[in-house]
Amino acid sequence: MVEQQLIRAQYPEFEPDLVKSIAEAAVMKTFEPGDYLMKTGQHFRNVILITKGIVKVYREDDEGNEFLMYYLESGQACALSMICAARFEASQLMAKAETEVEVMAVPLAKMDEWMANYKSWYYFVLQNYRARFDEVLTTLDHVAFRNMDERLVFFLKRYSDTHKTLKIKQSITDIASELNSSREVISRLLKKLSENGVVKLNKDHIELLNLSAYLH
Amino acid sequence: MVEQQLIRAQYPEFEPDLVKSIAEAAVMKTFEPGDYLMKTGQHFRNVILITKGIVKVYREDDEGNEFLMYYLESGQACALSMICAARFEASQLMAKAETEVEVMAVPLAKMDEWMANYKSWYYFVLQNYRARFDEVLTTLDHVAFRNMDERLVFFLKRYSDTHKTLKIKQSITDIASELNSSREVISRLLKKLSENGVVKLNKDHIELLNLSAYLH
DNA sequence: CGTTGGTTGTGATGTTTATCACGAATCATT
DNA sequence: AATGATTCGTGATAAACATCACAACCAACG
Repeated sequence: MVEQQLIRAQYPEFEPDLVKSIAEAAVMKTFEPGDYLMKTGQHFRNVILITKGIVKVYREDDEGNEFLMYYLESGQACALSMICAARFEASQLMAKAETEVEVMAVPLAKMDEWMANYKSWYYFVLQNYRARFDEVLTTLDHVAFRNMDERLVFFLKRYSDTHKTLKIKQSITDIASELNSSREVISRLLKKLSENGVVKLNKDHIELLNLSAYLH
Repeated sequence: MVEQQLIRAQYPEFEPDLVKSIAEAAVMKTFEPGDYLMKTGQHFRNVILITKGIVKVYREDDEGNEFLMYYLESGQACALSMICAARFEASQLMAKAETEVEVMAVPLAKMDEWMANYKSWYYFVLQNYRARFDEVLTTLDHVAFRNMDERLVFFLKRYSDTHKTLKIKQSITDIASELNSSREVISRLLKKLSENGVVKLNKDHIELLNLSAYLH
């Protein structure tokens, strides 16, 4: 049982009856930074709607590198949870809380019911799905067509947009992992960016100064 | 107007009423090899259901390279056409007929109506979407984590499975383009594969001999 | 205070892939 | 048979990136 107020605030596009129905069916869950919302091979029993925080969705390779696919924020659903859920299939992705995260978990069965009965839910699901698809396509574009310097700038931009800050507080090692590169390479590229006045390197964070000039 | 027989043959999972409804609403279209079913930036007015042939879905870069995302065959829908259609958004992908292709085109409005009324359609759409998402993820995995030799073998396998043949009739130049590589590299890699007895190189096609050993 | 663990910078070197340059082979057209 | 267009193979070279090796730095902790 969830406060309707909360749902309306995060999901203003939902129609009143749907909000009521969600409020009745959903259960709140919270995650601490570093907690997993989902792991590769895991099956879903719920649709996950994020109400607070940032979730990192990524792919893990053999050596434990966390290749970033996209971030999720409040007002979004875990598209994979919707799709996998619908067909009882296992996920191929990992999702981890970046910050403290709050979600509403809705039993699978509701998903199908609402799709038939609430236009706003139907559009929400499709729109979310498409948005995620686009993000994966963008990621793919970068891996396929761009060099590491451009990908790094894009990563910084995406991080900044999602986390709503100009201070990147991830270690260079982590950034390298998310780009499936190596610490040394990212270190050198950041040095170049800082020489060009695009970023400022501090000991515990990276400050973004003038990214936009570097996005084509 | 389309023969119900045809729909049942290609889409056996659809319930009878849905088949009837599709038969009434759909219009058949045919495409010759090389024709475009959709281009980047284009908007949809129809949902596309493939009834014959093979469609190549790819991304194009600045220099005209056709980076392969996946193939579509009969019994499948253009997932993008469904998603984009639903939200009137533009596609970021290109789709081109590889062989002679026949499709049923259904007006957008039907998509929403059927989603609410036919479970089999609902599951078809979600299942299709998920399958496409998975394929993009697989493609992404390969670009991110694998070297060109593995990617080449994977390409050959996918081509072989989709086209249901062991004879690859694409030029090396084209294969290189689909992998976003260069002709010279693919030529050398194929030579290696042929030395290892994995493929046999003929003048107008490549014959697959023993691919499975090369897929991890 | 010294030790330990985590992070970072940087030079040297190796691997993978792209690019350039060139010649040979194939094929359709004239 | 001559022409040009396309494809293909291959050596030489260059670029991007990964990996290795090592030193410096800093925070935490006994």
